[in-house]
Order: sequence, then C-alpha cells, then structure tokens
Amino acid sequence: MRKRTPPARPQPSLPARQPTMMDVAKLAGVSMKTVSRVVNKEPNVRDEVRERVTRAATALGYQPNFSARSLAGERSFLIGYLFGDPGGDYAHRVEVSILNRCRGAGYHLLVEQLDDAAADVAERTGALVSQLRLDGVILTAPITDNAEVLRVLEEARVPYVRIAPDTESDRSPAVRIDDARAAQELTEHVIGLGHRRIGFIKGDPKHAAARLRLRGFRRAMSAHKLEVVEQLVEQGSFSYASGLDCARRLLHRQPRPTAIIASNDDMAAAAIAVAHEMGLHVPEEISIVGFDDAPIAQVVWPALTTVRQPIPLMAEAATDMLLTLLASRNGGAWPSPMPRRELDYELKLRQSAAPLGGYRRRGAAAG
Amino acid sequence: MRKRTPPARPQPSLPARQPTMMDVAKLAGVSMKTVSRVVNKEPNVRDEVRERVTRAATALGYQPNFSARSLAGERSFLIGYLFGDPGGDYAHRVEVSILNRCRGAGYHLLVEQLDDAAADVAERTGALVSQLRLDGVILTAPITDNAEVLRVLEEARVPYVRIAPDTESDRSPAVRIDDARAAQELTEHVIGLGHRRIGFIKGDPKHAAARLRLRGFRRAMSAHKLEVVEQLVEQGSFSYASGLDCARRLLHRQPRPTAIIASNDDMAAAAIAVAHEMGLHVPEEISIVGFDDAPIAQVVWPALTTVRQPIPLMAEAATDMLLTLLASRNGGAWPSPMPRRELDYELKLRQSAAPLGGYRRRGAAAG
DNA sequence: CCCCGCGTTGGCAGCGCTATCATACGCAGG
DNA sequence: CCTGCGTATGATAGCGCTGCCAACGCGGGG
Repeated sequence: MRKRTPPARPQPSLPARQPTMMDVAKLAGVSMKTVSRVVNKEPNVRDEVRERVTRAATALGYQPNFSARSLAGERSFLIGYLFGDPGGDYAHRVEVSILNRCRGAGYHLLVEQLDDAAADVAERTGALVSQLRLDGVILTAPITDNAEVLRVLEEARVPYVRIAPDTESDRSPAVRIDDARAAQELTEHVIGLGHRRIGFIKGDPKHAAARLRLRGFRRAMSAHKLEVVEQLVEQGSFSYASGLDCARRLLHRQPRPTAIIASNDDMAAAAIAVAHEMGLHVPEEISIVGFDDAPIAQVVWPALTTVRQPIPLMAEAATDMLLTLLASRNGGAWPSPMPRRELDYELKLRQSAAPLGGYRRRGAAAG
Repeated sequence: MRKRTPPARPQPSLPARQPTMMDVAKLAGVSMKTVSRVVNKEPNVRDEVRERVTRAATALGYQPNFSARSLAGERSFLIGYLFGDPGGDYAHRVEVSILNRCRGAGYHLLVEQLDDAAADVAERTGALVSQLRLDGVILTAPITDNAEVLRVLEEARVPYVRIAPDTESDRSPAVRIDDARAAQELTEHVIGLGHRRIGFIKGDPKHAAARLRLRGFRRAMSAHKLEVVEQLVEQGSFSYASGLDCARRLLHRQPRPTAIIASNDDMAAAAIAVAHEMGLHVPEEISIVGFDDAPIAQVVWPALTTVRQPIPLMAEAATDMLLTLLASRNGGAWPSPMPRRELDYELKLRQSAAPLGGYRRRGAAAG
C-alpha cells in the first residue's frame, strides 16, 4: 500500500500521489462513475460533461490504474503473446507488429516464451492467464498446435488467435497463407526452369507449415509427372544447422539433384553454403530456393529465390481480430463464423535459381 | 466484476470460480493473512503451518491474483522491457534471456517498443509505468540514453538497468562489455595480418557502442603509428542497407583499402556482399571483419571474423541485478555503489580476414 | 392526471489482496 | 509476581476502480 491515511505530515516537494479517478471527479464536479464512463468511452454521457471530464483528467495528468480496473472489472487490458522458438527473427517480427497494433488500442503486451516440448507448458500457460487475467492471447507456431495449451486457454475462456496454425483450423480464429499452394508455385517455377531431379528439405514436422509445404511440392511434381525420389527428400528442422546436414547429404547423392527446394530460407542459405564448400556454383550448377523471404534471403550470395510471407501483415491481422473481439464486449466468444484471414504470398525471384548452366555465363558478378 | 453474491443458482458443471486466498485459508484452517505470508515467502510462520497452507493451495490449484496484489501492495511483479530498434535480432535475444530469468522469480515481462526519436517517448514511458506500476525496467540501446525516458523513470521511482548504455554510467546500474578495448583488439588483429590501409564503417551515432568502437579503432591505429584516412571512415547506421552504401563507397576509393572493419556484423556482411558484387575475393583481396557475432556472421561466406558479445549473459546479468534489488524490498533504491557488470568479449577468428593474398591460395573451398 | 420508458447521472458494494495494528503466547530478568 | 520483548497469528481497513441498481428529469400515451 503506497500511503495509507496520510497522517498530514507536510511533504514539501515530494512527488504528489498519483491522481485517482476520485480526484478527476471532484475537479470536474461529477461522480466517479461518470469519470469511469468517460475513461472507458461508454455511451450515455452528455458531450458537455464528457469534455469537462476529459479536461480535468488531462489537467491532473490522470492515468487509470490497470490493476484496479482489472480487479474490479472484467478486463485487464493485457494481451499475451506466446511464442515457442527462441531463435530466429520470426517471433520478433510478429511481436513488433503486435505491439504496433496494441499501441493505439490501450492494450499492453505480456510476452512469454514456452518450450513446446516441455512438460509444464500447460501449467505455465494456466498460471499466466489466471494470475494476470489476460484478455486475449496470440500464438505462433509451433505452440499454435499444442493441444495442452489450447485446452488450458479454452477452459479459462481466454480468446486466442493463431498465426499459421495447423489444419485443425475450426478450433480458433487464425491467420495464414496458403503454404501448400505457395510451395506448389515455387516448385513449378523450378520445374519451369527445366529442373527434373529436384531435392527437398523438409521443416520441423511440429510446424504445420512444414507438412503443407511438402504437400505443395509433391503436388507440383505429380502434376508435372515427375517422380519424387525419396532419397532426395531430407528431414530438416528449419534451423540453419539442420540445413547444412541435409544439404550435405543431398549434394553427395549420385546423380546429384540439379535443384534443391528448402522449406525455409535458413535451410536454403545453409544449402548455398554447402554448395560453396563443395565448389559448386549457384545457380549455374545447382539451383537453390527457400521460403519465407527472411532477412537472410537477401544477405546470402546469390540472393535467394523464395516465397515472401507477409509476416507483419499476418501479425497485424491477428491482433486486429483479437482487439475487435475485445471491443465487442460479448464475453470473449467469437462470432460465427470464426474470423479467418488468408493473406497473399508472393514469389520473389532472385539469383539463386536459374536454368542449368545459368541464364548466361558470367564471372563472379551477381545480379 | 466476475460474479457478485452468486444467487445460489446451481451451476452443474460450469468451471468453478477461481479459488481465492480466502478459500485456501479456510481449507488450511488459518487466516488469510497467514496464507499471504506463505505465498509471499515471508518469515515468522511455523514450518508446520507453512506446509499445511502450501498443501491447501496446491489442492485447490490456487493462483494469486496479480491485480489484487498490485492494488493492495506495493509490488506488481511486472518487469518492463523497453527496446528501440524494431529490426535485428539483438532485441529479441535480450528479451529471451530476460524471460529465462523472470521465469523462476515469479515475475512477468511486459514489452514495449519505443521509437527513440518520437516525440511521445516520455509520455508513453510515463503511461506505462504509472498505469501498470512496473516494479522495474530493463533498457537496451539506444533508449538507454534517452534523457526523457530516464527522467520519467526516475521521477516515477522505478528502478531500471541499462544494457550497454552510454558513458553517463553513474546514473544507473548497467551491464556492458568494453567496446573500445574490443574494437582496439580487433583492429590490432587486422593490423597484425599486415594490413595498413584500413577502412572503417561507423555505427548509428545514437548508440554509445558506435562511438566506443570507433574510439578503439583509432586507438589501435595510432598505437601502431598508422594514419586513419578520413576518407576511409564511413558513417553507417548498423543496418545491412547502410553497410551496402558505405562498403560501395569504400571499395571504390583509390587506392582501395585492403581491409574493412565494420561496427557490426550486419554491415560487415553487407560489405562482403559488395565485394562479391565487384568480383573481389574475400579474404584474398579484401579482409572484412565485423562486431557482435550475430547469427549472420556464420551464415555469410566466408564466415566473419568478429567480436563475440555475450548478449545472453549480459541480459541475464541485467535481469538478475533488477531481481536482486526487488527481492531486497528496500523501496527500489539501489545500494551504493551501484551494481555494474563488465563482461568478457571474445575475438572470433574466422575466414573473412587474412593477410593480403590469403593464408594460402585455394579454390572455392571454405575453412 | 398518472405511468411508463428512456437517456443520464450517482451511490455503493466489493473485486482479492496486503499493510497496519492488535492479540496471544512463551520466556527471561527483576 | 509483573514487565518487557520477540515470535506467531488474526482482524480489519482499504488499494482504485467497475457492475449493478436506484434516482432523476422529461416527453408521450392512456
């Protein structure tokens, strides 16, 4: 307790106690309840009164106390962001976009990193939502598909939105791109360059995206009556290190594939590094493509042909869904049908993929 | 209000109201205050009682309500993390480390991204701390040195720790490495390889690290009686894009530098890309070194010689300082002298720097 | 004339917890 | 025996706000 029944000891210049709603009410000549109405933008307040209160609040520098709000009311104005993968910049880009959206809405962001495989995920999630009474939660892969976490959130009746979840898609609102179609298009682009013997590096099977991208690859191959040589499909985990291993194995197969499609850019970048290591020229001797258009895609040389996933837009869409629900004040139940967004991806053609022999012979120059 | 004086309507299977401290007290046969003592690990409770209460709490699945705690007491169990730069993985790595430390301590992390240059930084910071009553705040560059933000935190009496702040270092506890010495060592390494005409790419002058690294560079040069050609010192901003620009200018100077020292790895990676673009072999024709040992350092080809900054350790040390202070319950005043940590860096020698001509001639093989 | 409904405002209990103070008890010293 | 003190526990008053309900004034229909 900050200061209880201040015993009238004259404090000359110490910072005054934070103004409360009561102070604002007195200054504006209204009841506390009316101030509460104004602060919460509730209807049924005359414009004149509303403005008087607003002015009083500004004059005093009034800031609502979130703890009191949360304790007395049914909202905490706190959104939780749960992410799994501590590495990579994906989680961070999502977070920044969420923050951008929360900013104007008066919500604050509480972050937690959960190890998808840990035994106490459910417990940790439960503690989070019941201790802090989060108003809503945003999830990214792979915890988008952690049954325990979802169950806990549902039992606690905390609305949540998933970004790029698995196919159990009726379970909650979600934002995604069509990973399978994107992978299919990407594969078709590679096939269109004349490649026939194409290797594939799979992603972490815990991520739905990994499966969907593989599916798109297979679809494109079979649509073009090309055989998927199972020896040329390697199991990666989305990490650069796993990409190195997979690419080494792939590039030592005989006959060697003429193109490699990796399930994300980190692994594609690793494949390029392996090619360099082996003295293979990219793209003249081997084409390599990735997925995501992560920053690394433009940093490796040659720059990666890849699929751009609009991560900021996806995160913003997810946040907007959640904020819209919370603004509706209907008890946290999603409207029917559940909101769902599928955003557009974009094929980014750069220098890492070309017909065998390259578009033209050239020295060390990049495009 | 969740449910006021439940009018005895029998709710067959709806999830029961969350247990409160009162429930635990009844079950354990003690007063609420004693439960509070146990939950907060206060002394003066008999072991037998303590255990009885703990068991009751576990049996009921009791979770303390943070809003109530914060409202009634003087602690919110919330730590704020303020970062400036939305890009790059630095902020994210720091965040993950902070989270790791908060985990066991019963604190939650509230994140906010502040644009250092925006007009409303002070206002936003003030709103954050007074709305949520943060117990403490951790800052990273460049807001470590934003006078407005620091002033607001100090006025609100919110303890804060800075990671790699500017030299106004008596103002708060801080964690850092000796950037100047590290840059000096790095430069001396390059000089030791035989380079004399050395270019330098500066970082964002808003970051203290940028100035310190430049200082270390100049010190090493003058210690070896080498002239710093001002034409070979370019102003970057720590971003990959700025690195491209600077490197292009540098590599078109006549005579060309034989080595480039960049103030971070992103810009060094960009310099390597420019070298590739121009058909220059790294490190045979041009040596390039970076700073930070960011993930990108091992992803570019050839891998970057750089200085490893122990970011996770720094973030953990900062968090520990803050948590220690909060545990001391002395009103948020730092002990004297203020805690301060200077951690060790490490020179990582990889393939991007070598004597002119390389250690030996080789094909496209990497090391 | 009264009654009802609607828009607007206020009163007040109480959300779940902690700070403060009071109480109870045991034990040492006078 | 009383007093004093330290440890262990309880009673109670809020912290700052919101949900519920009452109160008020006004206009229109019965």
